[in-house]
Amino acid sequence: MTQRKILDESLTLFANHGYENTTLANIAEAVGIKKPSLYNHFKSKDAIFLHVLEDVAKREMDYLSSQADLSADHTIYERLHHIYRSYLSHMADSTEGMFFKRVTFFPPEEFSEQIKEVFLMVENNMTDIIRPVIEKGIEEKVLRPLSTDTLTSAFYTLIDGLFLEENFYDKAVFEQRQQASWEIFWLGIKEPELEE
Amino acid sequence: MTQRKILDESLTLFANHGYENTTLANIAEAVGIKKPSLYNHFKSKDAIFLHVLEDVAKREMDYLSSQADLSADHTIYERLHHIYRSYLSHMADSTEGMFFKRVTFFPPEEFSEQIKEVFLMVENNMTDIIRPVIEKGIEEKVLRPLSTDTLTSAFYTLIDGLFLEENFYDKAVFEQRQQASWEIFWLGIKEPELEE
DNA sequence: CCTACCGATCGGTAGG
DNA sequence: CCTACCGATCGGTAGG
Repeated sequence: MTQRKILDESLTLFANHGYENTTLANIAEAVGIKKPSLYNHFKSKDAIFLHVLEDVAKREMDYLSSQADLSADHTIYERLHHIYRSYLSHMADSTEGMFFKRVTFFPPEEFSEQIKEVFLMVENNMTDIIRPVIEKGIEEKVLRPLSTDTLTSAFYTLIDGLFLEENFYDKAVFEQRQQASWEIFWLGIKEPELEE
Repeated sequence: MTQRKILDESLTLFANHGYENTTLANIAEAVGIKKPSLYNHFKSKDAIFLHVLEDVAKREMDYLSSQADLSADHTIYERLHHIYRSYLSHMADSTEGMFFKRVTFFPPEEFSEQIKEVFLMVENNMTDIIRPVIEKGIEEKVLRPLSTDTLTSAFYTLIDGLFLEENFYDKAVFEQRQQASWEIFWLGIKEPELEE
């Protein structure tokens, strides 16, 4: 179906070059049709973007949820670490992740409201996943008795920092930075008397 | 001097709207001249951008250095915290900070090399500032005996995370997140036996 | 799904 | 520093 292909190719182009640097001619060429034919499927460039955005939001949340379920019967450390790792590798390697990073960090101005909404939706989805893990960790005295808000906030800052850094460093440096950051984070949240 | 005004107005426009969304007509209007008159001062739009980039790099590094000197006779905690706070408030409030964030995160493709260079230069500058503080902290047994690389990496991830988040949250939420992240970071790096 | 075309706007130039 | 203008390209439309 051509409509599907338009959305897929647009996602790739928006992810790699941004909305403003992607022209309808670029999209048409990637799809293998002429520019005016795009208007048989979408009424404007804006409409294509908003469809892509909606698709990505849905897929991001499905992905996060599926990853959370995977580690349900492991230790607190393993569960948090798994969420952390899978989120990062997703953001680093997938086209959806690149698109999401690009539009959330510096959104095309005309869409900034919708994009903010999507960002907060994905974040709430993430909170629903990690909050029970953190609460269980405090209850079992694996984590320090800090407020859940403090712990989730610090977790977000951790992944947001790496989410950004993934753009600047080669794989080796990024991997090193990612391990170091996790190590300090874990030392900061775990109950200090705890043996590992 | 008109040249100075062109650079200042361009910085503001690039910071707020990005390179691709700023036209020479926008710049000329902000300066109060007509578009072709810009060519008496710069030979192209690219040249204006590169001059702005160079200016910002210089000012960023001067700013960081001046902040580091300020807290030389304080405790390790105070020194690290001061660097952390002043860097963040600078990034959040200044036009230079916004420009720096925009171009480093998703650089205009034709300048990605020069921008990466500038980013790494500023980062090296930051490393020169925090490394001696961290080394002294380990030596004095205020910080855990981890490798300096691990500690600086985690510090960067912390500030990069907040650097990104500053875009999404209102002042109050950001302030809360920033305090929570610092708290966990400090718990992660400080020598656990230490009384505060 | 195409060819042909639109008005607007882009960075940049000629010439004074 | 300006007016007048350039070729190229943008998103989008007419008409089949």
